[in-house]
Amino acid sequence: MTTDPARRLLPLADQAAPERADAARNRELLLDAAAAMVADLGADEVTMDALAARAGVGKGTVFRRFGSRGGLMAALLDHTERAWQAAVISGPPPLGPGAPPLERLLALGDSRLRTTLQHAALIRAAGAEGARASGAHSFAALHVRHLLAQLEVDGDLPLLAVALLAPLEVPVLEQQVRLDGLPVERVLAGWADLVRRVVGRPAVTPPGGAT
Amino acid sequence: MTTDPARRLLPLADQAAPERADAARNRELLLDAAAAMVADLGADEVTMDALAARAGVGKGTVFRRFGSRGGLMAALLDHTERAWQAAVISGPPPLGPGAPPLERLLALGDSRLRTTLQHAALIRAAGAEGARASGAHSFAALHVRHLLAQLEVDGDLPLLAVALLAPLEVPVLEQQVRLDGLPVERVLAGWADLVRRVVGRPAVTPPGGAT
DNA sequence: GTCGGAAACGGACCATGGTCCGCTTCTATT
DNA sequence: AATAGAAGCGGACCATGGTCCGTTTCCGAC
Repeated sequence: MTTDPARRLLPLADQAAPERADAARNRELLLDAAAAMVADLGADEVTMDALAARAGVGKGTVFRRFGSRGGLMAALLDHTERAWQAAVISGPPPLGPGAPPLERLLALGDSRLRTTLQHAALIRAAGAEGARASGAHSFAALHVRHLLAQLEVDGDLPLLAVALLAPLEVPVLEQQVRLDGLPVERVLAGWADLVRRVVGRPAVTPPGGAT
Repeated sequence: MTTDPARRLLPLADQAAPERADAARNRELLLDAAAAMVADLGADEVTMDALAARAGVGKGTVFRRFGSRGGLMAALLDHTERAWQAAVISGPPPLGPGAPPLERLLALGDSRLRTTLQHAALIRAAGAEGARASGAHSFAALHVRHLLAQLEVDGDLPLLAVALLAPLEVPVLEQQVRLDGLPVERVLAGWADLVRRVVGRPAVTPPGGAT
């Protein structure tokens, strides 16, 4: 293939867009169908065969696109996750920038807890390919770490961030809320308490003058 | 042999022991075979068919005994878990009774972290039927809660206990140690730091070190 | 010992996730 | 427009977890 050098440079700048038209169309088809089926039946009831049939493609195509069932679920989660990240990065306070760090951190926990619980079935179905594999979890950890730094917490921040996020993972939350029947509010209050202990500000907000 | 009425009452008091001889034998057979196969091939490579064949029983028997693959793995974990519980309840300090609460708590974390990592594959394979379903997880939580009480920590102790245990769960640990390549010692130190913050007894932080 | 019923057994059978490979469709090039 | 080669497609095929049910085995009662 004798190719114009310019053509070869473009992809370097443009990067990672080589997807054929039919492939893109099928992805849309599959994603839409999958979302609909999840909404209808719940994530657990969605089989790859049924999805392929409903989207009008072959089963092989489904796996080609998403690699595995987990990958498909992760892809579905992707929308939600992006939205969440956007809310954290540039949404309104207190989740977004503008509020004091501790408030942001508490808002982050609240938001994370609720969305996690909301999409628990999907997240569980996504398994390893899910939040952890994608940037999802690491983004949250990074952000918590950032907030901890702003709060002038010292110690091993990456670990501390993960430790704060760990009780907000699906298995823990489902155990507490669905099995033990604890009210969400209580779990959330418990988490806020944990955060305050870690941050070292037992009570209310510090006197004005921070940052 | 004889029609002693007491025999009929016994099960009520004795409770939950009616297992036929062949059933018991097959359970042993299966458990042994499973342990051997896990040791040989790793938990992920053990299929229910192969296990049944190796134990010389029918596949149906395997499922009758253990309910599911996860149940089988949980059964294998059971030994380890019992041993751990025994060590906590009546083993030597600092894990067992005799040491001051904070030391016990730190020892518990250490021990838990290492055993969890050691049996990670099995635990993962056990899934929902695993630690969480059996008394395993709840025992640990209960004990942590107990230690926190001894330390006169106040707050929502059940939640705090779970929050402390959460970063020691398999997915978190595997991410940190296996994927991120953090040394176990560091993770452990991070956990100890977390504990001290929660307990409210700040570490003897070396001024030039992590501070 | 033998009998009756309950419990356990075993393996054929099913459902579903995942792979494979020959065929089709797209797209860059001329 | 024609073409060649890559990318994608589809569905038969495989592996494995899990179920079902007719048959066998155990055990307490006579």
